[in-house]
Amino acid sequence: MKKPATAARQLAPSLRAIPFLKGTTNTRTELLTDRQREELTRIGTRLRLPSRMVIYREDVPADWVFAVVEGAVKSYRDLPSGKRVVGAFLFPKDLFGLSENGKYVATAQAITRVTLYRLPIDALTELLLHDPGLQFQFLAKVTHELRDSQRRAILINRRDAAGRLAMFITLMRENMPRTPEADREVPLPMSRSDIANFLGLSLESVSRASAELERRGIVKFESRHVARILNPARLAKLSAAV
Amino acid sequence: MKKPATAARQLAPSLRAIPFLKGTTNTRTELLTDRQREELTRIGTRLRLPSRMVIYREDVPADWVFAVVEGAVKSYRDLPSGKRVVGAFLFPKDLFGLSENGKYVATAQAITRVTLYRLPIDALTELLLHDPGLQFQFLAKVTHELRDSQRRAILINRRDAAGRLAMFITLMRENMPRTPEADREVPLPMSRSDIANFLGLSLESVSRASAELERRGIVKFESRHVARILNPARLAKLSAAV
DNA sequence: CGCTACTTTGATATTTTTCAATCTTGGTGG
DNA sequence: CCACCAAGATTGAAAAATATCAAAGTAGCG
Repeated sequence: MKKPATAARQLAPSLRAIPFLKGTTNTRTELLTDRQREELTRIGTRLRLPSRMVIYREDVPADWVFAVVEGAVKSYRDLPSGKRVVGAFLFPKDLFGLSENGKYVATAQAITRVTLYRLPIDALTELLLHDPGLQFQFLAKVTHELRDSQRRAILINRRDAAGRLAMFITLMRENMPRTPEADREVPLPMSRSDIANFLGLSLESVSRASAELERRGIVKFESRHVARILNPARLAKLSAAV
Repeated sequence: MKKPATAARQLAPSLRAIPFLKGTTNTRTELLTDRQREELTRIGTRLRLPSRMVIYREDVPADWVFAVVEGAVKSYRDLPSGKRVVGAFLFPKDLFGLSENGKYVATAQAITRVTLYRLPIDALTELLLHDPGLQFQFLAKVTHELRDSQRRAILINRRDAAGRLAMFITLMRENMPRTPEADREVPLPMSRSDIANFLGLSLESVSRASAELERRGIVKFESRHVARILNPARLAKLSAAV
């Protein structure tokens, strides 16, 4: 079996997480081997979707699981009151679309233009049952997301808006592939409103928290979708779980 | 192979969750076959621990995964400020102790006297890699917990204390094995303080919310650890994600 | 270049937190 | 068996923070 070319490999689905077992680093690492990525490529379809496209809606039959290759996705639920709760933002190497009782539990929508891998749930199930090593990596990935979700619960427990936003920026920086030259630039592809719905704050509070972070010289919002970290130490201190 | 006696079966580890795939019911079901439960019994040790016993601490090497057989456990993190965030309450057929980088990410403590199954992580890994069907059920369980965790995020997003508490009671009722005769009695083995740390409220707010629920004739707290639902319809309405 | 969606800013109202004191309850020992 | 003790729970009043309502300001896109 030939090793896929670099270009092809970048377009194949992949998963990234902090593994269960002790490793040398504390960072997220690629979980899949080239072989496993090829297997997934075989059963899946690559899609390119424009910004704002709804990928699936809550409560519809869940026939596919998705892996993000490029771009950003949000997963949310609209409540009867009209409020929207953003449950997660998904970035490259994230998995989404896990179902409950055969139905999606949230709506997924593209924030930017995205490239996805769409995996039919039946074929994926089959594949996982025949490749325990691959399944183990899926287990690691879902476990990682569970911990992330619990971390977010801690985040939301804070009642100071500026602290929550600081924590959010820190989270986003960790999620993004870290490019050395842009180490202090954190892309925030989502809207302020999305951030508010994720943090459990009002849109206005997020705006005021942004102003406060700038006033204190911690972060500068270079544009709506790019935050530059001016003072990493103070950001870390403010982000630290209080 | 002989089928284990009923008594023995009740003491074996088991997992319960809402499966991925479409089923007839929307309720949690036993995921493991008797055969799989026997396999787990073989590698694990059953433990009985008294109330308040710390099962493991945050940041220590994670050598075991635990399954609750009987009783209740809380998982929490203590923050530098002295605040405590309860990440989850665990009940029979729940799994806990999944690690990150070989370390536990929270502290687990018995709320009541508990019976646990302690599974060595190495032997479990080995077993899962050799039994893809069993691993698939673990994947289902972790996925279920991920969804639960996200549901809780929605819960916490509400800012009305009474609504949060109502939602909490509803959650607890769903988690508990439903006994027909005590359908309206919801055991709350944890302290008010634990509930506050789970809901992201102050202890006092939980107390006031309890008083409000009683005043409105929705719930009666028969003792500190038992809530009786007087008006299920109004509880459901109040619990409904606003 | 102008429209539209998104964001910021201001003033008020609502809610929870905080601080403090009191009350209950379950367990212990005389 | 009762009284006492300590941990947990409740209640009250004041302070702090965010939500809400309203209006004005920006920026990106066609």
